[in-house]
Amino acid sequence: MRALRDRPTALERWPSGVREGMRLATGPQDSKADAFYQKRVPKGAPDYLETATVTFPSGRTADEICPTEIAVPVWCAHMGTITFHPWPVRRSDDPTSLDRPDELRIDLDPQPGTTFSDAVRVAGVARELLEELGLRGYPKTSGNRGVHIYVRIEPRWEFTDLRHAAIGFGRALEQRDDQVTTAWWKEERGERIFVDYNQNNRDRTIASAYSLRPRPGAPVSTPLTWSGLAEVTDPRDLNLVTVPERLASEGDPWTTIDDESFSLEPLLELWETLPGGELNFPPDYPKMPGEPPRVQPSKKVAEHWDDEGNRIG
DNA sequence: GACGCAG
DNA sequence: CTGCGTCAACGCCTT
DNA sequence: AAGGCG
Repeated sequence: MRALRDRPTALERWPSGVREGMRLATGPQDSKADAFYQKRVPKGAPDYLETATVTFPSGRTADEICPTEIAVPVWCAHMGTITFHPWPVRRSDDPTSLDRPDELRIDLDPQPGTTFSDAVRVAGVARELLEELGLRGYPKTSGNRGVHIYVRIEPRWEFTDLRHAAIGFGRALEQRDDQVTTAWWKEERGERIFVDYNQNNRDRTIASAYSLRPRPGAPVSTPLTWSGLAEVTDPRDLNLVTVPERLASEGDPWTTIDDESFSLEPLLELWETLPGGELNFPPDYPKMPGEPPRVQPSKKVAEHWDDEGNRIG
């Protein structure tokens, strides 16, 4: 509930279990898959289940599950839910709350040739940078090889601002540590840790804290203290069995995440200051009515821009 | 996993 | 009542 | 319509 309460949440359902060779649907019409994302509330939902109507970048809407009590995720589990995907917003009396994120999510994704340990080291650098900016971040394992850092923010900014903040932070981190990349195109990333700032777009979610992942051994996206993170050698050791034991015996390191919330301004300042950020792809969306067509720096064109965003040739 | 429909 | 088919995500962009 | 990105 610490991760899901009042948050519009999509489900990742594996109703026939998780076994070798099973596949997650790549799209809504992928009939041969064994698992699928579910955004809209399914028929037959219990009456205690609350929902929130979220708006996608296209302007379409969907009624999503919005857990308010533990029975809701339990029911989802009965439906074969393995992983929960909450939005970075919380339903409240404020009618704008679904458009005002309360959570900045820093997604550190090890690229081929790098490891979880590399991500942990970069996470430490990210922590230092956050501290210098007056922000407190809470780390967790992704459940795979990555690390996620969450920053609780005041719900005063739009998704576009959230994304800009993430780009600003990513570029600052990239500038500070040459094992970090924010390159959108895979072939430009190198053997580095990819800061996936696009996870802060509207309609983009990350596997929640405490969620199982559909992988051998049932690894868990595990909340940790910073010192706890540094001691993890293999994130697969944090699993269905060990994590509940840890949380029971040592307590939950995320209990204080709601005690304070921060301004996005320091990060927006980075976005405005650091060059090249506005050239990153994809651009902000949704495209507003009347907005001129977008010019993507195509892969070919993109190679003509250097790290500072200056045109080459 | 659950629903709707044909049998 | 049983069996079977069907359904269960989103979207931006370029080629 | 398919491919690239998550």
